[in-house]
Amino acid sequence: MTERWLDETEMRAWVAFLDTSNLLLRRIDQQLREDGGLTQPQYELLTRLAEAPGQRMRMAELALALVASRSGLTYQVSQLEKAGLVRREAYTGDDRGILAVLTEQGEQALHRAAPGHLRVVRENLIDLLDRDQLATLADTLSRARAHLRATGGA
Amino acid sequence: MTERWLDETEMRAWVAFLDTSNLLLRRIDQQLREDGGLTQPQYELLTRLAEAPGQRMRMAELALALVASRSGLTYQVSQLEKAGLVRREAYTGDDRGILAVLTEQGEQALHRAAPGHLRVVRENLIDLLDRDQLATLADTLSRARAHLRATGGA
DNA sequence: CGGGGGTGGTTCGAATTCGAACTACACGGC
DNA sequence: GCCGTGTAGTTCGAATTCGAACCACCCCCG
Repeated sequence: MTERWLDETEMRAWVAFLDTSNLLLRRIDQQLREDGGLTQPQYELLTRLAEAPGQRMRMAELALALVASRSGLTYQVSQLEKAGLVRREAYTGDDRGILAVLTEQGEQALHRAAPGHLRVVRENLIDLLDRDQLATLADTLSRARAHLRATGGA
Repeated sequence: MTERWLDETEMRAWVAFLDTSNLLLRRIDQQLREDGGLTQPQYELLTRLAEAPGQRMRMAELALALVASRSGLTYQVSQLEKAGLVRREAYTGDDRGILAVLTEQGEQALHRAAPGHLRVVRENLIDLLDRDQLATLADTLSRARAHLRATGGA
């Protein structure tokens, strides 16, 4: 496999993936900024916290989930802390650990931004597909994610 | 549709898309940096030029294709020009126009970087899917892209 | 208990990106 | 021909991101 090019279908899939990813992330970011003063990375961060037990996560764990560097996460959490949407808390049991905690205000901000965000995701991706296509998309990309995660720290 | 949340499958598809996109772009960037001194955005830029007739494109057109801002493109083209991989050329017929042209060196850089890049794309996405899944992925994401492009300048 | 290697988080400087403002040129109507 | 509106590309300052260096702390092994 040391030199195989991509055939017609493979190329179409890959380029479509790349373009859609670029376009959709940009569109989401635009919408969030206009609509609630959040950026796409910030929205994703808040979402992960909201889904976590106790609405809190270790910094390192959060960085991993967001596919961001530790230093990048430090910056964003600081921004969100200034805005009052996130709070830092000591982690009991390891004095090095810091928990990022979603505040009441953060939850509200998420609640305000969610409908518009969802609308964009639906209009430009989800609602364009039927159930079979949706299931295939979920399966295939979950497999890709698993592979990427598994070979990440190798 | 003013408040519909995502069901199980929809959520799985969307989160997998987001994660895979983040992970894959990061992995590609790592590989390209180690392997040839290019970044992922630079590789994509050179690829678009290589595929264009005459290996050249108008700046505005290129920015649109890459889903980047015009100022961002100015920066990257300048970087690549310093490195000798791209050259700027006047556009005959509109004195405002500038063409970005792939140089011989740029073509060689692309040629050197391509095998490693392809390997990453295959290992983490393409080769994980069978022909049907691949075709579905291409179809669905092409449709999403078309929708995003169509509603872009609305 | 006392290092030594490893992990968690931050700080720092460099690179990249964006949008707004700006300059130069194009095009249509008067 | 000349002006007003619009487009192409660049410049500028601000925001975001990364990796490397750093400090504090954890855990294991002798």
